Amino acid sequence: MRSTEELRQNLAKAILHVRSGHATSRRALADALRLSPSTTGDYVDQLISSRHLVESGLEQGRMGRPKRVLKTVPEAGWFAGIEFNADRVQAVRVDFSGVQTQTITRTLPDEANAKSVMMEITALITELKNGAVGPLLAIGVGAPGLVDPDKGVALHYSFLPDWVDVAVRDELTQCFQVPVILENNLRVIALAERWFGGGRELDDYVILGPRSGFGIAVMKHGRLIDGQHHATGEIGRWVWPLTGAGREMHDVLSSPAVWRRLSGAGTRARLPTDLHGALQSLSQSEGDSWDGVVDDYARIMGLLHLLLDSHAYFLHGPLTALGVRFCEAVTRQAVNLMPALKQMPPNMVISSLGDDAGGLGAASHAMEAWEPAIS
Amino acid sequence: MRSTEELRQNLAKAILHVRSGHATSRRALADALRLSPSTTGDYVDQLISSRHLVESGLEQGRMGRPKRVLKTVPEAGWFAGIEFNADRVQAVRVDFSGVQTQTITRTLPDEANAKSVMMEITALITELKNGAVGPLLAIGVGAPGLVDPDKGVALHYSFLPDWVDVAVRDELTQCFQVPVILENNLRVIALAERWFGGGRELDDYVILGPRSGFGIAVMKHGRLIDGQHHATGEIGRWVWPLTGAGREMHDVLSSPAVWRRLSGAGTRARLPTDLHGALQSLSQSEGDSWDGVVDDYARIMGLLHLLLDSHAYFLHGPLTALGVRFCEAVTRQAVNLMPALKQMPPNMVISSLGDDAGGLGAASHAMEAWEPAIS
DNA sequence: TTTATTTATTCCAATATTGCAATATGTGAC
DNA sequence: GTCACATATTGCAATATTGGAATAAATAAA
Repeated sequence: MRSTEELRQNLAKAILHVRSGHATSRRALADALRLSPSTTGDYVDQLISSRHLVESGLEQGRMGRPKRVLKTVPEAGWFAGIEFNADRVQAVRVDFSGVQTQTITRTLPDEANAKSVMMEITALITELKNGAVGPLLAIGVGAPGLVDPDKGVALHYSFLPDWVDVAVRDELTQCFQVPVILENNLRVIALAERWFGGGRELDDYVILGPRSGFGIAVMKHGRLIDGQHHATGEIGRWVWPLTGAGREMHDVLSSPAVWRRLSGAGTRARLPTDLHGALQSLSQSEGDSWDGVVDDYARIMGLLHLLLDSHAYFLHGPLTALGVRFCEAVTRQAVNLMPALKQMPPNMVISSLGDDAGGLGAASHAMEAWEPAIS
Repeated sequence: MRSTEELRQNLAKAILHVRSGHATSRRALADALRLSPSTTGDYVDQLISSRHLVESGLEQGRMGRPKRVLKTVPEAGWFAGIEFNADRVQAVRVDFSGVQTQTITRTLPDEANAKSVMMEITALITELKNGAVGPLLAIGVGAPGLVDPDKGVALHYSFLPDWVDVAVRDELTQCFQVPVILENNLRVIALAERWFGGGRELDDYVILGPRSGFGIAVMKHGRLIDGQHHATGEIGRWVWPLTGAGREMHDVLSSPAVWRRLSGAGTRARLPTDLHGALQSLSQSEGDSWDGVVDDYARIMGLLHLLLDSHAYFLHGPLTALGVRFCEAVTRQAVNLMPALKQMPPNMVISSLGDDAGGLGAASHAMEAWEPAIS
């Protein structure tokens, strides 16, 4: 017998390919899994008899015998995706065929701490069970700050006082008896982009996350780039501008900072509750502050693109309110500043995922991590 | 039958593990290849009977039956590694057990062009055959400038006039009838670091290559980061400093530029032929120009480390002459400039590979690409 | 209509791989 | 020395996977 571990992995991969629509016939699956058609046919039969897949009719190609199209069974179960920050917790339910079937967002009180956040998370997962079809299969969590995915521990997050070394995975596994997978929230958004956004066919792109802070996530060869201290993409801690003893980029280019610069509000001004909306009304801005923000972002795009040479750079968070106009201005200015980019202008786009990106990403992560039981 | 392609890959991996010394018994190989001990034993027996491996005695662990230690047979063949730039061509021979057995370096005339470089390369490979034991197995080439590894075509290199779309792989395959593998020269150096340098056990590090230009190569998860235009790591084309309309980093931080800054020579001054030696005599410099260079490099290290969070940053090229003192100064200043680095100071080290890095890297690439014939 | 061609799937004998038990060869305790 | 234990390797029946031929089901051409 081939190792059962590998068998499970192959079955899981087959399901992922069918769910994504990338390979929906036995033959296409064989190519995608790099296995023989015979074996793949066998696998598919297993997955059909275990009610994970069904045949949903025929699809005629240009010629030859038509494919017997495979689909994932929505009723086979569902995945929970949790994402949170200091302000709110978001929970989404995604059914087995990869369709988002529910979303709950709950605002956190000002005095939230690690314990209350964890309680809110378990409460939301329990709520998701209402109206769900089939069993809960896996839970994905996107946590802010530093995260150790291997150990399933959230290490640190500045905006929640006692959020230090929280054993998220173990707590939730204990509670729900299903696999739990933990990652940094920006990094799960990268997965969301692949499953639900414009990154579907891509395996090489970057997520730009100017939110309370400023981080990025880098997808290369279909895999998230990782680092020694689980701190890749922490570019918010670059000093900016890169001369003298500047401030950290966080303080100049995060969403709140950009809103202050564009609106002319002082450092002590209270932030609008709806930052996205507030920025939208500023998206037609002109003048020095607009040009200044564009210039800063252009430099960052130039640095990133000459280093990473990625296919796409997805803008996430409140700044998406600035629209395509902003992306175009940034790209134009980047090429201006760094002539080498003329041959390869960066492809900066507004993410289409909106506010659910985090929860969807966490659910995506759960979908990618889950494996079927062996019969 | 399992696909013969996969069999070959496994045999090749087994040889790589034995050669690197990372797994030198049947059992350790089984773990490394994620195959059962039975299968692995079978593979090893095949490789022994095909004279690629031998048993070289026993090694007692803390307890239990001792390992039957495996070694690669040096006489089983050899690999050619070629690296070049506008000034010189370097060729090294590495025997089957991974030992460097010959090195030839030849200076190119000023009027060198694509054709003469290719002729020099074939001449050097032919020369390497003198005194070689066993057959030539594969050729690795590290070419400067833009390279398309998949097609085996060198796309562009500024310092050789007609070096455009040169079909290096096809030409050499035709000539020598062995597999030829082409890559950017800085990127093969990354492989050299793994095989011959300090990166042996690492799969996450960065090569800093301030030479005629300034590029870097990024190893993540044991694999070289790639990009859309084969232009990852082209940070020499960043504008520098990052304010106003600066020059490109090439012009400020390449080896010649640093020599000019430290020595006080003007832009029109003729470069010393031995840049490494010339820099060595400047390695005790102090004062503004030294601090300025250190400051610039510190900013780059800060940017890179907060983005990539790599285990190590290997300095290559003539600037290695500045010694550990330079690395320490840069690291110190980087932490100064970007306080976030205090928790995770970058590990910047001088590569121990010296001038042969390119050739060794190309040979490493050949070693990694070669697969044994199936019996 | 018939035949050739293309593509998808399935059947089956051949074989590669595994799991497990057996064997080999050492250390450490008593 | 003998026994318990630890680790490495091998033998073999059980089985997972493959390659290739056969079958299925469509289009295109004659």
